[in-house]
Amino acid sequence: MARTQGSHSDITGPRVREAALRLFATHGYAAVSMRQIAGEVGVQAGALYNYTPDKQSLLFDLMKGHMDDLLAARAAEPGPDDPLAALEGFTRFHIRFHHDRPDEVFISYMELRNLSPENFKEIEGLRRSYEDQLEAILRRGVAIGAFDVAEPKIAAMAVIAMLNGVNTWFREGGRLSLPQIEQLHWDMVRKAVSAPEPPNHG
Amino acid sequence: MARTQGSHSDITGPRVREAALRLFATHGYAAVSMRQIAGEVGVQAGALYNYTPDKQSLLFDLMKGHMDDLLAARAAEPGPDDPLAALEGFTRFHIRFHHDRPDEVFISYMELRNLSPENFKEIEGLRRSYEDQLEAILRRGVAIGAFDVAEPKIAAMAVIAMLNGVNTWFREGGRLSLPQIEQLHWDMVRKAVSAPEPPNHG
DNA sequence: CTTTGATTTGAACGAGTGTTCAGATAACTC
DNA sequence: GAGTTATCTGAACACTCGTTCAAATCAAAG
Repeated sequence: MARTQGSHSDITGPRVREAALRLFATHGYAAVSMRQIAGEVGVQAGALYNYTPDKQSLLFDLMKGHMDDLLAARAAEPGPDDPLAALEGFTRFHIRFHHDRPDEVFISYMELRNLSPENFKEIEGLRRSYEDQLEAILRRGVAIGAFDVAEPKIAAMAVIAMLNGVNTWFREGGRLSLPQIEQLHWDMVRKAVSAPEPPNHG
Repeated sequence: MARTQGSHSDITGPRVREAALRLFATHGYAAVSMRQIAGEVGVQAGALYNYTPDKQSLLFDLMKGHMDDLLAARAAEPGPDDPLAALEGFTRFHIRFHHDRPDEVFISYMELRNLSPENFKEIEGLRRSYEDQLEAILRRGVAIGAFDVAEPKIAAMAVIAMLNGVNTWFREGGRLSLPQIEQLHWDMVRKAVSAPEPPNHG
């Protein structure tokens, strides 16, 4: 058995995924050909099929990997008992994590319709379980009176939508830094879900 | 000059745009062929070129039409002096308008990268001018002390992102109606940008 | 050096791409 | 009816598509 160590596949495999990620994010899954990906890596199109059974799997693996990374990174975060602290942790984590991998985030949202039905179901399940974590935080906050949220599910979707927005327009090197953006968004999220301060009647 | 009234182009033209809109929204611009569009309309592919110079223009015209509709509908809305009332008007208008045309909204966001540079610049300009209207409302509110917003531009982007989120998950016939969604989002937007009630010190 | 087998090439497959255009069709005016 | 012309067909053009596979290549093992 030759070529078990130092095999080219250790190098080519990741490069195929990197090229596919970058090209899919830039031009879209349907607009990118296997020959383009191969050209980026420096091989012929046929060689790609040592690393993926087909183009669809290439897309799915990228999205699946991203969702797994997201859930693993989230699980590694501290989960404070206090709902307000937990919500702050979620908000800051979400902005930072997504900012660090714009291409993965982009294709995981934009290319959902190019997944086969089974693949779509799997990715949607992972996404749902992430959203559920935020919803659970909101429900705990409502239970102890820290939050004033009539519909925790809708509020969770609204908060995630707001935070996802950062990725669509924020670019490093502008007037505001990411920590500043993070703080501004945390201010808005906190206010949006918080119970009004009990008025001080002398 | 024959065929000036009752011409087929009065029928086929709109049908081409409708088919293109629906197919682009469902499968994506790059994944839809001119032959698919033609098949939907019931003509051969060549006939489409009586109604559009090329595929790119078909996409651009749909997006341009959508942005023009958006700005015209917005301009037709009342613009109250009171920033809080103006913000409520903007919020409710945005949710309703976008809910009524999910396909147009979807392609106007998803297919930006398939526009030629000049076309992209034009659409972006229109989008910017819409966002600027919200930012202006926020600035007026800050000026009179009705809002507590450190960065009106960032807050405007955050609010629009939150409201856009509705289109990605809301479906008629669920547990909550659109007016309820509208109300819940207005509650969150109002709280997110509002100055805290001045505490009542006896 | 020879053997081994992982890796890659390069050509081929059948199908589909956007676009053009001469010619057929059919709805209108006179 | 004849004449006009907007509209549409159907074929063609020159490519590109995802995928397959026999043959070539080449690094490591013996």
